Amino acid sequence: MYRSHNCGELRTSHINTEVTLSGWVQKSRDKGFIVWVDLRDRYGITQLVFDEERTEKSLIAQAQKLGREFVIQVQGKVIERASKNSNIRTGDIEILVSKLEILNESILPPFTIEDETDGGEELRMKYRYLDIRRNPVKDNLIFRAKVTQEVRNYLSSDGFIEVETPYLIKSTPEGARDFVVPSRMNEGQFYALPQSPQTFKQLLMVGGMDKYFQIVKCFRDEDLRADRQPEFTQIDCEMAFVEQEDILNAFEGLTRHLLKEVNGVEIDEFPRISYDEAMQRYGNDKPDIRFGMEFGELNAVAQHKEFNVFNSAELVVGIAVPGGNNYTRKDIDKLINWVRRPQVGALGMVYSRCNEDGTYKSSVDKFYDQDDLAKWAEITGAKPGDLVCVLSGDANKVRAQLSALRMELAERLGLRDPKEFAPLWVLDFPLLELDEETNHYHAMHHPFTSPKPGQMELLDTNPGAVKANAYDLVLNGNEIGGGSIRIHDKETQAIMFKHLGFTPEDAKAQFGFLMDAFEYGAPPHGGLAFGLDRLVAILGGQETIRDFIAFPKNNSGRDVMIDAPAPIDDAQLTELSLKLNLKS
RNA sequence: GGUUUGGUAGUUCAGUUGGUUAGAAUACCUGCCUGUCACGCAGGGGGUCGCGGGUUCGAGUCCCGUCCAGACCGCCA
Repeated sequence: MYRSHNCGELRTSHINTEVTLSGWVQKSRDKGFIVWVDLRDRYGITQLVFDEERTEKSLIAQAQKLGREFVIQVQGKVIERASKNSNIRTGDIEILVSKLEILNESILPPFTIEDETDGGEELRMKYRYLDIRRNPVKDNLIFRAKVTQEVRNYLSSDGFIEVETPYLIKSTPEGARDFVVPSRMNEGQFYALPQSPQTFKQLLMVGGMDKYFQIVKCFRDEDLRADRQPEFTQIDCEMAFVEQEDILNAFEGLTRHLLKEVNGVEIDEFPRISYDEAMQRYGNDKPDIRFGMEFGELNAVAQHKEFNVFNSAELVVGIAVPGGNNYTRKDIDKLINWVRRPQVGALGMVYSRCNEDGTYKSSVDKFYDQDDLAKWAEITGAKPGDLVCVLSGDANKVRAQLSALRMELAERLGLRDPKEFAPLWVLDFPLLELDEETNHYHAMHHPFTSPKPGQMELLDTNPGAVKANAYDLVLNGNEIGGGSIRIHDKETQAIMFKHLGFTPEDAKAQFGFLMDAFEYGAPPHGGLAFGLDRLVAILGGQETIRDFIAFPKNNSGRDVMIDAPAPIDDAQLTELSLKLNLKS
């Protein structure tokens, strides 16, 4: 028997019990006459004590040789501490050790296994198995397990069936780049790893499963970010015989359940706004509504004066920065430089200070009088003491720029409290999106999304204006879920493919199996998918998803621990009938 | 593909205008220490300044290239 108890559970009620504990040496403190060793496992830390009055000399000598991260097993008696430590749960007791066995030694770890580690990101990833011993990472993984458990509890009790779908599927040109897997048995042919189980879950609906879910890995071969991984986990769901309202209710229920069970937060009905309204009020289809700073469109009051920058702009739009009037000229110049960075891309920024005495001082006083500036303040909701920041230009671009500024300022002002949760639904997304490079429309969500009733005709005349039965669940400025009511008849699906630039032959080759299935009584259906990694990170109140993933990839899609990806040898290439054609 | 920040002791970092023998903290090792728990005290070891080239009497510092890492934009149906 390696242990009778774990390192987190002994209390004063166990005093005088003989126990066996196993774990890692966190740290030892050698005072000469007495040696303390902190023994750690997943459950906590228990202090071991060896002292010259009560412990054999040879045992003390043994204890003095223990190094960090040695794995040891001890037997001993639980005793009350002479001086207690209220900072840890086991702080009232310690173990007077009578037998010590080293199960495995450890070389010195490259960083300290402590909550506040001295290790940088790269080192932690290379030695991730050591990093996982640290409380912050360990607790995140436990937190993630709790969330997935609650997802399963909720959906299962609501009648959803968990079904696994294949990972080796077919590559399709729509959407993200696929990771591909060569097939040895089918020379020159490739599987693709799924970007999502989309078509399979629709086929499960045709198969009559009615309510399906799966917690499933998805794969996308695109460039990464702090919150984006090449393989990631989705909570994938689909329901038959439902309208949009049924789906919103079902998954609002799931989200509310998670917030309550995991975070202890109760939230009433989630607000709903349309995509168009989100773009207008926040310049963003995933607005963070924990704070205000809504957009105020200033075309009517700022144009037709002498200021040509505004006159020639499609959109003039501003936000009020709470308390921004105390920014110095230098602060504002920095802000202007910030919006001019290529990542934001604004050409400049006009500002108007709202003084406490009700007067205004702007960077464009030459063109606008106090009455004009008062209107700016009124429209953006600025109060005395605030600063109005105004950008102008092409409507789509300027909205994105001002949205970036809004988020940045809110961050600096501390308005993005990770302990506060503000979910909302964004509805009525456009069906199609224009790709400016190719001048072709592609599906904004995916090609199986149904258009709003009565809008099919618009597809021919004004494709960009067609709205879809598509919706996103947004939490604290992050898209955590998205879905749609799907097309379930062959004719509509064929029309969609046509508008996406598929020839009938292409459509048949790529998605013939789905079109075929639709001929055998496909029920109306729809669903959605949550990004689990991001959802868990947000519920856990943290920015980065990486520490909620046991073994994440870095910025370049590499696993620096196992050093993947890596070349394969010639024999493998030959077996797969592959020849490399390297660019460099 | 682009913008940007960084790479100096095991680790996290400092290093001024180019100028003596490259520092601090922490970790590690040795000794001391009668209740520690961020223990304390004394001492010690530890450096290819990412790599390659250039400028210079002299480069951690300036220039060019390159590799690696972080953040962001494009991209991510």
